[in-house]
Amino acid sequence: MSGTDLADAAIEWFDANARDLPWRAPGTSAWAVLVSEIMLQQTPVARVLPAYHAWLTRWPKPADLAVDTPAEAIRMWGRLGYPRRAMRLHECAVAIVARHGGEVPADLDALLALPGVGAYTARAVAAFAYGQRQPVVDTNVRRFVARASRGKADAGPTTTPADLADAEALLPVEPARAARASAAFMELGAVVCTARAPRCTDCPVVAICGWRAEGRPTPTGPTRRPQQYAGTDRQVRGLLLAVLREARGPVPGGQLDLVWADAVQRDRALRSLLDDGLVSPAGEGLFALAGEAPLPGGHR
DNA sequence: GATGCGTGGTC
DNA sequence: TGACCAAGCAT
Repeated sequence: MSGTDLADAAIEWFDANARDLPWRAPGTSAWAVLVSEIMLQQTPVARVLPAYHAWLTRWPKPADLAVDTPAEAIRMWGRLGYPRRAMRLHECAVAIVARHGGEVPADLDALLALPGVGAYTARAVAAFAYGQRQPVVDTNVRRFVARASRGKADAGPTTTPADLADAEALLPVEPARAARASAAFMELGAVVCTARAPRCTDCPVVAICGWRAEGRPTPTGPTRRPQQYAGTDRQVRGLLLAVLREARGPVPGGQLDLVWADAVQRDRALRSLLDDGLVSPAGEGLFALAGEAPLPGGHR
């Protein structure tokens, strides 16, 4: 079996079964692709959709966001989670204006140099926005390739250079078709070759699937311990940021004190938000989202 | 390489 | 019902 057999079958299936997602529409700008990819990092599609539309309506181009405040970006992020991504996206907009004339760069290294853009996101933009032949490897592709191509039960916990090489080996030569293959692999991993209950009866590559041939072995190695949330600093950060997000301007520290009883943990969480640059001191014991413009006439 | 980083949905 | 999950990145 050759790698392109997998790609050909995946693309044929994708052409007939792909979800109609807005960032896949022909003519979608590279900026819109970048926004979608950042939002989709660890956040489900269903929750991204409304935020994606709202974000691009307000900031259709990087330059539109670059002249607005980080605070507005954090506020517009809403409850997508991991709000550092909002700040990084704002930093991206500033960098794109400063370094690339307001156009999202097509060069992989230039993309990788943008804040919050890593191996996955950079290649996703290069492939999906610019039609380049790049291995686009996220958790779905890793799982699909590990199973279908290598017959393994699952992919490893983190993306390795070997994962990129494995994925690239499956890509058709022609760049636009390679990009489509990557989208097809992602889609298959997301909706058919899922982590928990793979729907092999609906899979277009079942006949040539290594995992199927091996009898669908179950994962054996150690799994990553599921992340705790309740009672963690993360939860406290979320509560603090929610107050600042919903306020119009700077908030007295005393108001933040109400969200969590443990002062030690609360202070640690607030300090980490300050360290991350998500929150700024606003004088007189006030705190605000980063770059928040002071209210006209002061805070009283 | 292991951790920290949000939030809400699912079974 | 609470463990587990959902298109990663930075450190």
